[in-house]
Amino acid sequence: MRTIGQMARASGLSVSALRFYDGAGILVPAFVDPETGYRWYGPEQVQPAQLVAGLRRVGMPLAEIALVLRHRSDAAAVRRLLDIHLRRLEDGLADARRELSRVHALLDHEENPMTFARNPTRVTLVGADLAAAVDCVRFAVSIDPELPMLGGVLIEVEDAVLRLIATDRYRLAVAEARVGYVAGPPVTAVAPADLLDRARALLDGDGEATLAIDGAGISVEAYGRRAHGQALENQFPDYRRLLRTGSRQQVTVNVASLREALAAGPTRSVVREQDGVRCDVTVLTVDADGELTVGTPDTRDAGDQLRIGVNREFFLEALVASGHGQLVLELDGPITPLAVRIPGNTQTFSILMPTVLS
Amino acid sequence: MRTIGQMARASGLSVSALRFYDGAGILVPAFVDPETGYRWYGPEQVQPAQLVAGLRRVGMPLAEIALVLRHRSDAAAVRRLLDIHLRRLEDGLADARRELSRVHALLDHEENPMTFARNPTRVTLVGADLAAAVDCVRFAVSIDPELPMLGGVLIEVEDAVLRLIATDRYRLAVAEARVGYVAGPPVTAVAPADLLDRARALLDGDGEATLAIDGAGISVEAYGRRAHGQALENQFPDYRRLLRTGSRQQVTVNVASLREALAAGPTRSVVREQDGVRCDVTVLTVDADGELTVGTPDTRDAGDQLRIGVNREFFLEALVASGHGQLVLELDGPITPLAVRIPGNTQTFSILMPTVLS
DNA sequence: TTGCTCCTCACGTCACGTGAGGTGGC
DNA sequence: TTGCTCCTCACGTCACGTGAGGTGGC
Repeated sequence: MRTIGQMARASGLSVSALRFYDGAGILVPAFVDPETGYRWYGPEQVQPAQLVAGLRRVGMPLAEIALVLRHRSDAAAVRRLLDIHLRRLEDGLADARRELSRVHALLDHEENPMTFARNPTRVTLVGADLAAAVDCVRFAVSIDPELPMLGGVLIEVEDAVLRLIATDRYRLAVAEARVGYVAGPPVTAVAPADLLDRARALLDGDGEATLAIDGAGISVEAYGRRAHGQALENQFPDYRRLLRTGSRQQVTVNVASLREALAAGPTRSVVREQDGVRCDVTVLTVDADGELTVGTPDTRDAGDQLRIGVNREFFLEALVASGHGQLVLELDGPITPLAVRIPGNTQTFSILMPTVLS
Repeated sequence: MRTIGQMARASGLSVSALRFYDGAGILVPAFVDPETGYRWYGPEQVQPAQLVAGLRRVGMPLAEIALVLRHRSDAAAVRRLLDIHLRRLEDGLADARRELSRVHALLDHEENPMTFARNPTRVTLVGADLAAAVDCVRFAVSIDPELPMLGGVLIEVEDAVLRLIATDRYRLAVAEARVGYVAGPPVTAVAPADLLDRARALLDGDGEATLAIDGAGISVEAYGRRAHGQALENQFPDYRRLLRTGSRQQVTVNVASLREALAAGPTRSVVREQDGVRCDVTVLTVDADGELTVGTPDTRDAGDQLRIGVNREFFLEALVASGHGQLVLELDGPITPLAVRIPGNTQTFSILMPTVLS
């Protein structure tokens, strides 16, 4: 048996951390002397302690470390948890690079506003690609007059990528378009819905389109015609934080048959908590085999089932925007966002906040 | 003028964050109504607020954000602060990959201790390279009997790199050796000083050496002879956290003349706080032009000067271990570790805790 | 006996978020 | 007048670190 100090030296954890982990139930000593309160650790506790030390060093939250310890015998489960955390770190670094280049642009702008205004960022791409991206996100634009900045689509230009993002707080859609050519620094701007619609009307045709952003103004030019407008001033919410969920349950579905099932299936009428609006909710059930059922199945046995409520109209709109053929749904829990993805296209998708079922 | 809510929407910061930044002096409103306490922000405060939002999203501490805001007009200074932070994030990810592969090894070990024990990690490299790496760190091994785990050298094997680390809490030395071939998973182990010395004695010659580590045992084989011993059981301290300092003041020096100056120069006798040991301290002075002087210079004008006290013996040992020719010293402040680097070799260096001058 | 190790409990840190309870302006 | 926005102040969160004040074991 080891004292707390010996354990600290063996594991690389501090004495105060070990005491804290005892209190938190993460690493409870094998024996605590009832007289003196001295903590005594067994030799088999050294490895778990080293494990905790290593995971804390890489910033894994204690709640997840507790999961790792609990499922230590299940190598696949542990590997999944570690991979999710590593992905989180990788995404964090990618986000940071993006943010920092944005900060550089902000400072450059401040330093030299004139030069900047005369040099908008200009993106050239196939008109149909831009049209497709718009169609993938347009449905998720908010019409709530109290949230004006959500009444637009966030446009992100970086390196050789154009990304459109829309959300109304109940759902979020992201689309990436391949671009031919980018001139100018990476920028972000929020295009109001009406500008987007005017731009979209230009894009039915064959050929190239050009998107230009200079901070205050956004313009789209295609086939000789041009739509122009002012960007919305307010900051778009930080959508990336919403996308940090490693998914366990993935279900592949056929869009046409799912749409049919949704239209025919039962719904519940639920009053939305946030704003009191009444909406029709479809209950999706995934059984232990990963089989998806629309509407509550007959069997009342809810043992291994996962049941998720979604706004039917919103779900249908997400399906329509995702095209035809096959789709992948990611369902992780009754309060985890449901993701609708096109197989093989990781950059264009939408997510939907589920409705909590009473 | 904008209210706090409008400012929040314009900047992407939350209302509570804005209130907190007011209290912390990071973003103080242009005007506060003395009657109502209402905060009013001017239009010129939107950009700084967006800047703060972006930097917080990437995890920059508020203290550094305050620096960025203060030196906003100095583009080079800002760029340096942002680069330091990005490097910190990149290093964090690299560390995390290392840690996680170590965690995987730990779990594999636990799952299958037999297979593991029969498959040590084996590194093959040029004997002289291993000898050089040992010579670069040997001086920094602790002889304090109260800190047994510092009486050894941390060996890290990963991918195609062998790294040796030694520290006695007053200084730290890191050396990397090129390796020819690695078999087995990445490992770390602490080799006691006597094993290291026995191994070093084998390495004077021409040819290949092999280092084998199996968790408990460490052996070095070279030119038909072999040194073997047990690894120290306790965890080596997390040395990487000490290395996260972006340096401003870099001074290139000639080793021979610096050694001469040190030997001849004045010292002060200082009693070390930590253990009460008396030692000779040399005062290094760097003036505004980056000129290094050993001992206190005549001019009493300490305006732009940086003065750092170092243990002379320790500094000499670090210089000897770094070879001949040119060296780069990194001096950042009277309480920031002083780094001794070989130009062009970023992976082998030592750092020295300065002595606080009264 | 000295000096180290251990104990509990309270409070501090960092960057906010979350109410409670109350006021101000359209 | 209603409903939103703003205010302060206190407390919570996360994962510990840091004393204060006191005990235990070689």
